[in-house]
Amino acid sequence: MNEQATHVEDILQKKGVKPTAVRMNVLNFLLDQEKAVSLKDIESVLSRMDRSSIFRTLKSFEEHKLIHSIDDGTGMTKYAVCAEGCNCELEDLHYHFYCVSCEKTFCLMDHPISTIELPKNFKMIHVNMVIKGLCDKCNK
Amino acid sequence: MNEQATHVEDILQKKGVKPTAVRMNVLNFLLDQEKAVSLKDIESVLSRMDRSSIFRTLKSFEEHKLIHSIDDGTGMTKYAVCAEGCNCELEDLHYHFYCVSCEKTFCLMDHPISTIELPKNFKMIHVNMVIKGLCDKCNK
DNA sequence: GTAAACTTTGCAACTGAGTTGCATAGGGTC
DNA sequence: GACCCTATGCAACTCAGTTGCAAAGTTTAC
Repeated sequence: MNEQATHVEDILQKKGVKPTAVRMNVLNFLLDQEKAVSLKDIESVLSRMDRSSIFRTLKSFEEHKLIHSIDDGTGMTKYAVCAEGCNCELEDLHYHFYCVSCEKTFCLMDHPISTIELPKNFKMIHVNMVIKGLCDKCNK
Repeated sequence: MNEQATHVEDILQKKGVKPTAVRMNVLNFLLDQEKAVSLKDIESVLSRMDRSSIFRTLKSFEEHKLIHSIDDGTGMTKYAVCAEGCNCELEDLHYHFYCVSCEKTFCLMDHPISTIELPKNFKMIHVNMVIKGLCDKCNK
């Protein structure tokens, strides 16, 4: 087993997910990405694996707070690995950026969500913040 | 023709949409709402009208900036009438609030989106900002 | 006023993401 | 090795959204 494999195995163990072949492959792929990916993206790369297995893997990862999902308005849920120490609590939430040109979805980790004023007695539990536009590479 | 009917007809005319029966009914219904509604919501109330006609009506309203759509993460696009003078430009964008208890989606018109700092050379074109939580009526 | 041209509507069928049921395969335990 | 539980693969289904097409309605041209 190579180093990367050991690494994903460790991560899964730590998060309380049994490290199976499918799970290690999916996590490995997710860790390689610099953008958020869809089930379809994963499916097309890990083509020997079944869609529903990948689907259930993603659901399980999400429950165990290994990844978070983003509804970027494309009709396909995107997934991205959570940052180190993330608990998917309010303070871990961040903006996502969808580039309408290259169609990539990014986590804007360095730009925390400013306090949002809510009407009286409204309580925030979660947010889905997506900014659409042009990324640095496409904004020419 | 009653006063309300004349009113919606005027609005449609002003926005460059030919006022047909379906369109007037849909707009009438939308104006009555204090929350954003889905195609299904409209369909179930205006049941004598066809789903695809309502669908095309909503698309047309959106193109003509009469309404805006919200992806609140429920899997059903919601629609709400734009405020007076709205051009659906960046300065018209606002947060939306989805109550996980009563499942209503609101426009938070009085709480404008604060300037969002983006990474260098990223350009914002549009946003879909949804806050999930409990509304004042459900937060007991 | 009527015919032609265009638009809107209703119906049915399709698409595609997500989801579920079920049987088989895999891994661990006794 | 028998048993049990979980994970996986396959197929089928759900459901929102969307499209093609023909009929109905409206506008325009003559």
